[in-house]
Amino acid sequence: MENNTSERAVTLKDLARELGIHPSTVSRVLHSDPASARGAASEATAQRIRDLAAEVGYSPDPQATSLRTRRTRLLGVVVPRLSDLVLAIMYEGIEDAAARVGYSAFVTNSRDDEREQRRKVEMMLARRVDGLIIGDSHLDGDVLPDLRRRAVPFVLMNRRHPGFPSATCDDIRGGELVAEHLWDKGHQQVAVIAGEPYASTAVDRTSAFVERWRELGGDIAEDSIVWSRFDTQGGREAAEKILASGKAPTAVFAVNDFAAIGAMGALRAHGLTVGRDCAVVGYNDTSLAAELPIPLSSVRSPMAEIGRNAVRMLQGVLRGEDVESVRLEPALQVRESSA
Amino acid sequence: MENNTSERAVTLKDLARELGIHPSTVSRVLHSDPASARGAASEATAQRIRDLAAEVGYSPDPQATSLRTRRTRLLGVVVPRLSDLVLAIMYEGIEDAAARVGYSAFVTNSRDDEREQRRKVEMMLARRVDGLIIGDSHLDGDVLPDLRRRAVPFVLMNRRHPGFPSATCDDIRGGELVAEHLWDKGHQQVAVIAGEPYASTAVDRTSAFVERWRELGGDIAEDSIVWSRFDTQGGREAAEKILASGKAPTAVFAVNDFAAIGAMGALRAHGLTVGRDCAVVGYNDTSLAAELPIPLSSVRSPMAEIGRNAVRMLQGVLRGEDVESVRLEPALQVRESSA
DNA sequence: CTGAAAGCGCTTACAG
DNA sequence: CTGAAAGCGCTTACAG
Repeated sequence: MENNTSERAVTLKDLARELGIHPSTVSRVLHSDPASARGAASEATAQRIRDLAAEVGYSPDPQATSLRTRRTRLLGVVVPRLSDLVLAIMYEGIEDAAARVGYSAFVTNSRDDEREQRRKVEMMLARRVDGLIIGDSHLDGDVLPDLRRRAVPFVLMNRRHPGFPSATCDDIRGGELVAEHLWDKGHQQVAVIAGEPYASTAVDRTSAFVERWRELGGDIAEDSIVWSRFDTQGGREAAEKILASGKAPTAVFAVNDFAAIGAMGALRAHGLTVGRDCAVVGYNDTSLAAELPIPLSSVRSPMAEIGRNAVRMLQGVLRGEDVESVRLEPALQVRESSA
Repeated sequence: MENNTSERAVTLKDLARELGIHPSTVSRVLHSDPASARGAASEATAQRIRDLAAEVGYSPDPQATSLRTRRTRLLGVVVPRLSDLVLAIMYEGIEDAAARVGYSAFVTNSRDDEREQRRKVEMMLARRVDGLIIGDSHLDGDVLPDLRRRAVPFVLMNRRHPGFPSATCDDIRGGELVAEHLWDKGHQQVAVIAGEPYASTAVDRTSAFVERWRELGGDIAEDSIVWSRFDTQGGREAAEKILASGKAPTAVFAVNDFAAIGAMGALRAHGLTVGRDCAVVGYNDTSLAAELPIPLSSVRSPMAEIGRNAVRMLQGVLRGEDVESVRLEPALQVRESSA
């Protein structure tokens, strides 16, 4: 298993010379699919080849292989930021699923900036990835149509976009679950920390919440819906805005756990006790939620599974199939913050 | 700027044919360093080449280039997990710095598992990265000596290891800062949530805290030092253990912000108010710390800068230089949790 | 079952 | 200043 990366790596030619056979034979035995490898050499020869390869730690040069086969077995992944736990976990799912099918994942941050998105996509393409997983799509962006026009194989993840295949959580259902829960608890005055308006996650969760809330007979003013950044500071600022507007809500739905934590901070700063004076519900059920001083109710979304789905779908696209979007089911975890 | 990735990409040969010159001339003009590119062609020819390349969106095939030059301009990065915010931010620094010097970063999670670490390192090497940044080194591991023996270019990040160059925060100083702060505040009964004993970050912060505490005249029992996971749940469990031991501490130092948050939860569950009944100090000053309901005191470590330093150091190693470890200065941020 | 050859897209001495 | 050739390490029809 010794791999002498130190100096020149062992090549197919080295193996062939050592065994006194032709490199093409070595290649066939080592790298064909099992079916064609079967007839590629006598069992005796094949065994000698495999033994030597294992002994010297032969590892094929991926650059040479790619140059010849026109495929890199590289998946490009573009996310807003890996420092957003949600994307980091999705990426773990991707890495995992990709490895299982012999691909490597290659990830980059776009900071949700349009220019940076384009730049990073071009960078991935310049590296000749076989396909892309886009985790940062903007509802108002024009990157996607452009990619389709250029016939680049890709799927969306995390955020959806009409007309393109995506692996997401069913954010509509998620928003509804929260509306139903807060309605059942008897709340009347609710507010939403809505996230970024360019992200389908934010828009779907928010609009589904509002729609369901009104269906149930509830009332919610437009100025109780505050768009915000997804992070803690964004949640705090949004909550401050809500509290400053006069009528204090009895419940706040933040479309992201980190924004919810920021909201909890703002509420406390105003002398309100979360759970008693004001309910708070977050989204994603990140590992933090259950462990907070006041445990946070949150909508669980299967993040790693969403990443795995994206890989599966992209495989389909690479095989030329028509793939359908997959929306995974969310589930509400009720905890002290809204019990 | 149109990049027709859709079908066969434009090659050097295509450009040469179009211009009626030899591919080698095109190559020299487009890809040599400025110095040798100067004498590579007449200014007129060079300009025609550059114009056409820009017009058709020529982008050199990195696989072909790598095969020829024996360099991929790829940096492999191994981290315990990107879902640890600390590593995610360091990675942002890496990506940034790498792009600036024409490299791409390639990251993978090892989950702090020795077998997985080896597997991931081998995967990176099989992809022929030019060098490695190791963010998950274990004090008791044997991966590093093996890499050195094989002459693989690498540097450590986040965690140090005697005898290998690393880019870290000065965790010794960080631990001391916390000891001095809590001593100044008049605390007598302190406990440490120490993190994983295989990580230098945990060991350095903890031992420096304890040492400085004793220097100042303080007393701390061995069973007030509890090793733990770095995450919120680990912090909660460790705090429970500390509280169960009888003598309630008046201050807790957790070597990680997430562990600190878990500890805050446990304290609250025991009816203690953080900041009033028991001080808590974390480490890294992640963006969450200042925004928590009870803002958390924390030692700020320059995470992105650590990542950038790792890239800079690895560049040095790749140039064959002897590089020195870099320890960046931490700074304590005092907030309500220990004010 | 195995060999020989061509070629993927580059770069880089070597000529002239 | 420019061209022609060789070769990086593979794979894959084509023969036999």
